[in-house]
Amino acid sequence: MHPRPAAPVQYRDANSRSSQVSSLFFGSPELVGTSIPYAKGTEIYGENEPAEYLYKVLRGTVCSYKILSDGRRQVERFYFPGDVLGLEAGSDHQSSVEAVSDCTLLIVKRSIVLSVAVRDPEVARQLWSYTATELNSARNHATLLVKSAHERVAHFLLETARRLSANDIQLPMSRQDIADYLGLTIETVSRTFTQFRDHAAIELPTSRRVVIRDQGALGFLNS
Amino acid sequence: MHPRPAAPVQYRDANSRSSQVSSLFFGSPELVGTSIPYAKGTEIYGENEPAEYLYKVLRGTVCSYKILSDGRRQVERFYFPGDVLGLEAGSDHQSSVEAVSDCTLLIVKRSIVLSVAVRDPEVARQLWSYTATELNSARNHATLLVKSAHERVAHFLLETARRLSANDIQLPMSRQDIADYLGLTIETVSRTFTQFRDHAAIELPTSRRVVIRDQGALGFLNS
DNA sequence: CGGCGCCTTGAACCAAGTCAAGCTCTGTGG
DNA sequence: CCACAGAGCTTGACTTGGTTCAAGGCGCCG
Repeated sequence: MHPRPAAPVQYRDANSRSSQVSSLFFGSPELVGTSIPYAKGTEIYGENEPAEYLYKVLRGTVCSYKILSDGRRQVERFYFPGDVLGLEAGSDHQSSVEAVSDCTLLIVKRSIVLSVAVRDPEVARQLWSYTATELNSARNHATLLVKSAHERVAHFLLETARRLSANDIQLPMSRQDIADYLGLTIETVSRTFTQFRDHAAIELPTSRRVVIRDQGALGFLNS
Repeated sequence: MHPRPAAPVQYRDANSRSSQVSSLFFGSPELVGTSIPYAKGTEIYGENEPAEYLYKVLRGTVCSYKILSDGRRQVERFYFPGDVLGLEAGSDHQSSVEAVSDCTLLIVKRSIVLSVAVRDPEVARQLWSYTATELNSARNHATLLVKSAHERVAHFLLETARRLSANDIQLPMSRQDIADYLGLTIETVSRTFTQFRDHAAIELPTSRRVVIRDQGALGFLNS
């Protein structure tokens, strides 16, 4: 794990696997999954572990990350309900994934999806399509990391608001998670939030709740 | 194009399309390509243009990039001989691509590859596999962009040496290209090269030629 | 009420950017 | 063969945005 304060309660109750079932890939009723709850802070899988399952977020938020050689944590992506993760073309996971909040994931065996993909071109196309979505996301993320702190934080807020379809966001992640995602320190993230609030671009009713007041100002502050 | 000095000679001689032919995807002799030469500095395709072809580098170097809102250019990746590019899952290109040096590319119609993929699972798997390679590359690139200038330049040198399978590298790209790839300025790239030379980690016989002397020092200077 | 995460704020510092010369190749024309 | 011009690269001096280090505040839960 990362070099931070002690991890919170970690459990993964195998008995709580419900029999809830849902199709992960459209048009392929044979591909069903099992939904599993994870507590906030739980590691869902680790870098270099064999990629046994694909996951779909049903409830809550998870993030994928890598630990850098200097011990810092680089968050690659936050996954919200509806997002698919764990989709590696190689046999091992390239990143670690953990639950940012309490969440429920739908899992399906990777080996089954792969064998279905051999005879069903539509499933094969979706594997490709999900990977391409991740690729676009990774490239946009890289693009973010060369911009100023203001731009990074503004982009993060607008992007998160868009993905959660709300102007009034309840942030599931900590300042540290945001800082690790944006390649900044928590102090810089915090100061930038404060500046946006002081310029009336956002409201901060609590530290985890953000109301986007002036979308244009956030776009404009990107200077 | 990007806000830089005038572009050099740009041509794309349609008549020079040779009849040379080669299989792009193994095991699918129906997928053959045409090789086309591009002069240094030529744009091969632009962001948001329809993705009509897939490309494989036969000779020379190309790079993909995006132009940021502030006018800066962010280079996403350098492609060397053997690399495949232009592989978008959507119908439009997500980045621009230009010839870093004079080069020859093998092109094949995207629509043909896609239709073959529907009936040939192996071709479908390769589409996915190439995209996954790009994804890993993009994530590693993002990881680079949060490190120090020393680390970025050292990583660039080691990575380039590895990909070109040589400790004595003839750099096809300018300092500006490297700076845009690493999210630094040309001055910082230049100074860092000089520091590596002064610490005997590399030799710089000419500005475009780098000999890796002390691979460990480059890894270690990452501090 | 008290303790502990988490977040914010302040002050000092530093790595990388900016601005401004100057150098080094390379090609061209007198 | 040399002079010159221009592009690309290097170097120096100064500035600055973001980090670091160090307190202090807030809110939640026992």
